[in-house]
Amino acid sequence: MDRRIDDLTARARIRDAAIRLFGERGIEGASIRDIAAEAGVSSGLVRHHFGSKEALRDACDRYAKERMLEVGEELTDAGGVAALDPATLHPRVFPLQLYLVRSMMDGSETAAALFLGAVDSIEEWSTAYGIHPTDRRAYAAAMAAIKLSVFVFRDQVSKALGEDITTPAGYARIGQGLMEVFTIPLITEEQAEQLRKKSEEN
Amino acid sequence: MDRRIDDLTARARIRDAAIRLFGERGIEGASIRDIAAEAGVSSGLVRHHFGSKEALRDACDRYAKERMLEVGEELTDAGGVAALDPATLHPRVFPLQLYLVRSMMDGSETAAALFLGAVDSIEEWSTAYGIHPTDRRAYAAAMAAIKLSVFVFRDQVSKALGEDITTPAGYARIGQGLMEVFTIPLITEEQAEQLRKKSEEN
DNA sequence: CACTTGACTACACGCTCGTGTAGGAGTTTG
DNA sequence: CAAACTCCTACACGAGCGTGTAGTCAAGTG
Repeated sequence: MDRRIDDLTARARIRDAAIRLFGERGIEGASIRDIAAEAGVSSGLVRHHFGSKEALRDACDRYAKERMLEVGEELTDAGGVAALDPATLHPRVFPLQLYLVRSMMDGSETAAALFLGAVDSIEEWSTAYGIHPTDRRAYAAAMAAIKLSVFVFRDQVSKALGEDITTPAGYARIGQGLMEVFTIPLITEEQAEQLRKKSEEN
Repeated sequence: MDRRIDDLTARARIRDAAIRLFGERGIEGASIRDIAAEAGVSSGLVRHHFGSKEALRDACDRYAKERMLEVGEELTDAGGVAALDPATLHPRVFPLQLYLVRSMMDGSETAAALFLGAVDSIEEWSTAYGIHPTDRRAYAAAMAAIKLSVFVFRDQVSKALGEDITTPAGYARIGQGLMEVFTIPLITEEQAEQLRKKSEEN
């Protein structure tokens, strides 16, 4: 899109640096001065282009959302269950996911809307797929949270695996672990029913 | 333990206030002055009792870890799969979980050790339970991350459910949603095998 | 009584933050 | 040519932060 010969405009570089640093350190943890230094410009230019830190975050939110929805369309075009294959989730979406999760935890409306959208589509998908949970909404919400969990705990998961999950190989590995959580039934329907009844007693 | 007639010592009140505010707003988001105000003391007293913000966090880490391990023993004593029942996870551990997750994301060694311990015990448990994932370590790491995910996204999940999951009722609901993720096999073993092969091609 | 000790407060420090302002350099436009 | 506009930098301001210091007050101890 905006890609020039081999470099980006200063505005795009600031936005990319912001997404990277916000995603790594959190919104509070990354200062405008840090972002400016990362992008190789003065801190005043950040303000010139985006007005304020909050406005910069909004711009990052919109950009990340746009890109993620693009990828989402690519994946649904590629067809159904294959979307769960970690190898098809290109490493290029990792910084975006990381940023959106951080922004969401920081109270972003845009990111929260993305989460709700994900819950909605999981709900619809599970219906079409022929799954019948007791509480479909709760099921969908749990699934949505689960999909993001590895991004939040990437340091801990990487340490547990002895392998950096920000690399394609590591991400594929934890992605497969996630897949098997969805594949292997942990308890039988009868046991689940028992637990359900027991919790209703209280 | 330290419980007096109806109040706590100033030190305990500071520690409880820190766990609450750190958990709600994150470590950076809660200042020593905020914590002091929440505990009803001067900011100097926080320093007097704990020395520094980092030391205060360490004290909170150790305290929360201790309490969580206590609860963990209670649950394993109560027996196996019942530990997954949300109704047995008392609301009193919610603030502790919230705090530990925040502290973990902020790079706490103690909290990270708790995560690794969780992965280890899930790994052992899955072996004893007769589950055979392709990559047991990755499976266990994914499970550990999943268990914590609803704490991270509690605001988003609450919004999606239209129900506050910090309440026992709401927590039971999302807990059941999580349980059904573990119960309903999403894809067959054959499909999983196909995906596995496809990702190995790249 | 004099002295010490621990809980506690008030206040000031240096730092970093987001933000505001003034202005320079290069291009476009009348 | 000059005015205007955009991109960009340098620098200062006030606020909030963690931290340091000095001192008050009450309880215990010889």
